Amino acid sequence: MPDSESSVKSQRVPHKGQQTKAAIVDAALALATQVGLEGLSIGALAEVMQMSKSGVFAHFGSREELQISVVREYHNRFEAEVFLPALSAPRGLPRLRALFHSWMKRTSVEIDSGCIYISGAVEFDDRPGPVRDALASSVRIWLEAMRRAVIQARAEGHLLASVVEDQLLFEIHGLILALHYEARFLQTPGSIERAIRGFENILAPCIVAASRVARHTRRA
Amino acid sequence: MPDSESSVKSQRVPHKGQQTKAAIVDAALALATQVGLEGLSIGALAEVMQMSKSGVFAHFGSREELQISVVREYHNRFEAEVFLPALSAPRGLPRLRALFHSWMKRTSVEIDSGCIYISGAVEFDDRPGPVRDALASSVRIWLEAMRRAVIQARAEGHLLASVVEDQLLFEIHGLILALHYEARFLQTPGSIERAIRGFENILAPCIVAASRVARHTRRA
DNA sequence: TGCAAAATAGCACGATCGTTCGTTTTATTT
DNA sequence: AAATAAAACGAACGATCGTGCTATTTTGCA
Repeated sequence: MPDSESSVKSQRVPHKGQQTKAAIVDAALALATQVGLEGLSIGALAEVMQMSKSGVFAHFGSREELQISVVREYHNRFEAEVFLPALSAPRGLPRLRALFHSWMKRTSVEIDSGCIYISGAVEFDDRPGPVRDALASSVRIWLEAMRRAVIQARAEGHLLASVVEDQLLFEIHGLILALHYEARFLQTPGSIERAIRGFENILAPCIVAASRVARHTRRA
Repeated sequence: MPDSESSVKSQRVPHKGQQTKAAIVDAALALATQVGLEGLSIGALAEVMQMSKSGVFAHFGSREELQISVVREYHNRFEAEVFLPALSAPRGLPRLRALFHSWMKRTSVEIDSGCIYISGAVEFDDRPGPVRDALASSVRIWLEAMRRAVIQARAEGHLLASVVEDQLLFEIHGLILALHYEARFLQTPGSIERAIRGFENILAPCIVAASRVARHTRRA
């Protein structure tokens, strides 16, 4: 007999409450990617779920807790859908490229809804509190993963030893943000191609034995 | 005698309504840079102005019109405080640099409040309507001005003839967005320096007779 | 100075917000 | 099947939202 923390069955199979809570968070995330974390309301969420407001509310205890749950859910999905798949690429430059392309997809192409790491940053950059903290910590974990990828690429000898990872990362992050801005808001055609091109432009002088062709150029 | 479009005095000296309207828009802009265009509420605005809600409301007729007025005001300030001062720099590369630095300041340093061209883009990328249109058109005008600066720099012979202005602009825009993100939201120290460095990195291979030093590098 | 017009205030409306509370329904366990 | 715990509901709360209306005050001009 296993030690007594309720029955085994009630441990494995989640109680109904947790199932519906997961479903609520699911819907909340979908909603938040459209109207933002600030625009997310319990009333609208209840309607989507075909539940009462108080029924939804009871799962979280506060709107803030709901928002944090959404951030956590997004974090998990980001890890599962952006980070992990790219790990199948070999260490170093190939993996860095895979990560970037995966990130790009998530930002613009894959889904028509926005990235809450980007929208949330704008909504909460002036608003301290637990939601901002959760958001920032998730983003930092992801950026840190990207940083490790750069360092690995350098260690593998794919990038010059002189490459400063923070500078490289900053510029890459900028490409993602520009892609999000121009593709989603301005709806500029060709944004994805420009982001890809920008990535290669940034990388070019960092690559060992890089060819010295001029970049930003019509034929190159 | 000047031609008859009401009295000269009533043309020159604005009636009190227009003065207070200007003051309201002023306060509204200050408020919007903190809570966003969506977060801007007439009630809060009235409190700041020490006026009644309806008194404030009457000047605009709708919240949407208020938001559009704020966008227009920001457009004017952006032109006066970011664009025009940079025109004193000589055409070509110096002016392009001046524009970028001016833009950077507006984005991160000068004011502790956010840029509504950035926050607005995130708030309205999924929300079609007049506010989004006003926002997008202002942004496009500014990006177009930057584009002209790049083209001029190329025409002056400061940049290689092969430079594609749209690609260059996309990457520069990314630097501004990354600066806004990392400085304001993540509060990463050294973001400004990285943006400046990024700008030079992007420019380096575009400059005529550019030195072939590796970039992203510890000593360069 | 008086009068018309413009500007502001006051009040109320329907809606929606997050939240609380007591009740009822549903799940789980004994 | 009865007993117990968990989950969902329904109604109401005070607040705030944008927006109409109607007075009242203030302003600018004759």
